[in-house]
Amino acid sequence: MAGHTAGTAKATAKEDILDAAEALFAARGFEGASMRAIAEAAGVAQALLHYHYKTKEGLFEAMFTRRSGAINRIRLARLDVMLARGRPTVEDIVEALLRPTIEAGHDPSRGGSRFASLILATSTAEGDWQKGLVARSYDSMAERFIAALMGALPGLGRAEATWGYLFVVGAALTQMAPTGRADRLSGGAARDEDTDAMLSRAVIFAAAGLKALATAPPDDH
Amino acid sequence: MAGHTAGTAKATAKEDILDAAEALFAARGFEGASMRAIAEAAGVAQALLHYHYKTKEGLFEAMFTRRSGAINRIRLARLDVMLARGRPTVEDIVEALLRPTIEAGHDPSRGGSRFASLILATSTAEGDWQKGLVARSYDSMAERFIAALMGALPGLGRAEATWGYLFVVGAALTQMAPTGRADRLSGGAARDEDTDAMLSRAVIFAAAGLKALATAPPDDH
DNA sequence: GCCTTGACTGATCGCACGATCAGCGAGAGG
DNA sequence: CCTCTCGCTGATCGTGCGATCAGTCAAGGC
Repeated sequence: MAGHTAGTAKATAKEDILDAAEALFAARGFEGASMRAIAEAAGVAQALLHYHYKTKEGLFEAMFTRRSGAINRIRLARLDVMLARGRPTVEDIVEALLRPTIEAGHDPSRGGSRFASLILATSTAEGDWQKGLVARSYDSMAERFIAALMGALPGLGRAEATWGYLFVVGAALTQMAPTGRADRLSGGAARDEDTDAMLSRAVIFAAAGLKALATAPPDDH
Repeated sequence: MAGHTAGTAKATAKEDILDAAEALFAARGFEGASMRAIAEAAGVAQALLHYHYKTKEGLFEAMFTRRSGAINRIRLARLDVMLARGRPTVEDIVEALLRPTIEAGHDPSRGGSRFASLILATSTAEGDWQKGLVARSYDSMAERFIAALMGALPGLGRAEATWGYLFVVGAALTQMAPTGRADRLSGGAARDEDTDAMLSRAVIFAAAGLKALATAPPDDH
């Protein structure tokens, strides 16, 4: 194991690169963030990025899965605990889905709110490798939450549960992404808040929407 | 007026460029779409893009405001009609907000669903000119709809109305953006549908969420 | 018939990009 | 003391980028 200092959780250059990549990819997009700029932000030579991650796509993928993996593990652990205890409510399920993301969004050491922008940009990119990355990172987790929603709301069919899940995620990402629009549109009444305020508002909105989808499904034409 | 053929609404090269730019900016992002690729897709020389729109940013802005302006005019016209007739319901307001976008999303001649990806990408871009473009294009319309929501839901404060508006827009954009995730996650149960099915589902979800925000606001700490 | 106007083009500029490679230097193993 | 490993670097490659510019060509006014 590489020596260079002591043992526990020292920030290595490899992690510094991922941090810098996260900030720049989120701010400027995949093509807009250059390997040169990431290297400079991380304080290393550009060639080191290629040494550790081979290509720009490799760096992006490593940066992406680091966060998504950590958050999804927490999400699924929370869901499993609730399912083991009994039948969770919609509110419980939505909170298990959103709390880990929103908490991470308020913790600069875990990427802050930048990651929300990144997911939005990545999942809407053209059909190439970025969509595959989103699918690989999120689909299995999403399927479990969709199933849990159907279990909590008997009237909710598969299609409505899927759309509902995507609605909830979209609304939450919109809330988290640091666009500054809420502050501006509300004349300062909707400033950045603590985790609990954002979470409870998102849960209230999402749970009510999901219940409505379950009791009054749209005309299935 | 430039001659070259007859009078009414002939598709000129200038419009062809905007169409090609829209498709490529949505698919690959601002930096990912090159002027060369846009020119080739439009079937014109690259220099013509600079002749008509000066810079790449100029082209992007022209392409963006063409769609957003058209859609927002329809939105506000619908809202005005409803407000003149009496006090619209939340469902009415949400429908006035979402129907023009969703209808345009199903009409390839008006940009199809690509524009949804574009808004998501643009509004989450870093603090430069792209955010200003979103603000200039959407804020005044958004303020009027937020005010209308507060009028329809007496318990809804300014901050909650603003967040609620952003939730609704985020959920709708998530539904419209052609990511293919709904189809995949639902095992094919949530395929692309007609305008009315998508709209009624979004309205049901959004209206219920907004009502819940009005009656049970999050702890304001 | 000529000249102006304006949409449009091909060639080319300098620049920044992603990627590669030979080499450096400190620490571990013998 | 030698040597091998490996994280790391500076220099450099070829490519594709946005932008520019002199020129072409048809239509319209005089």
